[in-house]
Amino acid sequence: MSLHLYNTLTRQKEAFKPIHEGFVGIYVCGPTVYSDSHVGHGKSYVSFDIVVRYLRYLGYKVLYVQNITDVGHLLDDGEDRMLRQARIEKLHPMQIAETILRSYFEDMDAMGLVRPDISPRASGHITEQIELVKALLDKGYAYEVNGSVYFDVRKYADYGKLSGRTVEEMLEGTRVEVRSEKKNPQDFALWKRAEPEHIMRWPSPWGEGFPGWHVECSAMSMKYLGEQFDIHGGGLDNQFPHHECEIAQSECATGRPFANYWIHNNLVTVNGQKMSKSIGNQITLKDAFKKFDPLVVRLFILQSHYRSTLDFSDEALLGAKSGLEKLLNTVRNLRTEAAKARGESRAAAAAIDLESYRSRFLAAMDDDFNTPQATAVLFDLSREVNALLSLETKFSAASLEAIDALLEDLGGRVLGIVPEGSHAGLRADMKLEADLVQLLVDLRAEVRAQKLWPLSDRIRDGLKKLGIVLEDKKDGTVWRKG
RNA sequence: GGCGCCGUACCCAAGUGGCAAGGGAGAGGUCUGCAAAACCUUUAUGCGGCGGUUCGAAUCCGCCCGGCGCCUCCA
Repeated sequence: MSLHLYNTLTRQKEAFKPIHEGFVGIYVCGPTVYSDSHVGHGKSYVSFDIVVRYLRYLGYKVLYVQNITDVGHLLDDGEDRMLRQARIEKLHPMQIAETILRSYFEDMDAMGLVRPDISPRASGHITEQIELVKALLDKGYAYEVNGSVYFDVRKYADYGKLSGRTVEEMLEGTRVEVRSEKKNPQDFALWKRAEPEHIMRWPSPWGEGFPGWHVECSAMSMKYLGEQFDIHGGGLDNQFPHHECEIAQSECATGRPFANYWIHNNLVTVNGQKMSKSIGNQITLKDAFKKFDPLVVRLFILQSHYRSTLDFSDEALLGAKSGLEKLLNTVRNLRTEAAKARGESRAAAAAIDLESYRSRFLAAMDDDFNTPQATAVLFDLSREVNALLSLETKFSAASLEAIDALLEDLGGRVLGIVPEGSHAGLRADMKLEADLVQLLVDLRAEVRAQKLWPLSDRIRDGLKKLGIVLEDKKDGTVWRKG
């Protein structure tokens, strides 16, 4: 089995074959930075984080580009999204962009996402976008009207190939078009004339203006990944019109295919309904993190497939929370036991068929990144490890470390939910905390030896309130943060 | 109206022709001073409904019911 992924362009799973052997160029539509990220962004970017991580795990050298939209994204009424937010907050649009960008990375970092290799900003690539528009005008795919430039969808026969529609079909469902500058209602803006009050404006061959939303992704993806590249990703809701327009612009400008594989993640719902601006049911990641650890949110997302919708509820998140604890408990106990084993000479090897777990895991991931099945494999392994650890047998350090290495490899490197084993970097204040807890644990051990249960329980209950969980095992008490 | 998706246990969620993964919750048990954790057993003869194809269907086909998405800002 090799990696197969579902390509929206062909509507089927295809074997993945990169343009250049050993190298993958991937572009993912990033956020428009005007307000804090919500859980939907979380699902989307966690999904592509997995794609990137897995490709790297398979040995590909991956160049991961994800744009930052800070201009050109217009609302219904034609006002720029960034400008409107700036007006509401009485700040410069670039202040908003900067603040939200930091907030975005903060949230993504918290969930353990690998950062994109390049995060190009639309406002920083105006020149490239103008060049693209010029090329389209030169080739006759676009036309200028009153300082604005539009793409003429009638000139591009393949328009609609991604989303599976035709221009004729679209005409039927079209609402009343307000702006009459366009030749056809489906034509979309490549460059817009800036009205006098428009702050974000740049000089161009057609006068002062700003780029259309779709142009940035074409210009920036091709700048960093080449005219034709491997994978383009984004949310299902951007399939049309955004990605359709990207394809039209790019392929017409260069005369060659744009992205080979299109990957779209499905959306997050709340009570069965899409989380969206207009419905007003969005849950920001920062709010979610107040209730649940970011890694819980991450596991929750991974426990459903990226092409399925995911219904967000506290009850479901609580399930993921317990699941993560179970998995991390196993890892913790395994490492504790391995550490003990290192000081002793133990002969018994923990007989677990690690290769079978690895191959089951890889088979799941190869099948269009089936993370629900992959995580199920980890839970199966977790159960077998727990069973072994509860036996009287003392296993050798080497065999325990081999299990830990696999868990770290699959659960850590690929899925990003198992922390690295080396806790070498304990901070000074954490060290103090650990020492204090250990002191209490030792005192309690003496109290327990004297069977002073009420006092013993007071210590345990008191620590519990402070978020420290004590577990009395056969050979001593262990503690962890709950 | 056009195009498309989904409906699997109490909750979340895999599975697209061959005995229904996994997580959570529940029940019983083992261990334990108690608790926690863990382990074992258990929880859908059943996959929205009705037909059809097939030796065999959650999986393929048809119809019906219910929910949702895109066509307009959205990840």
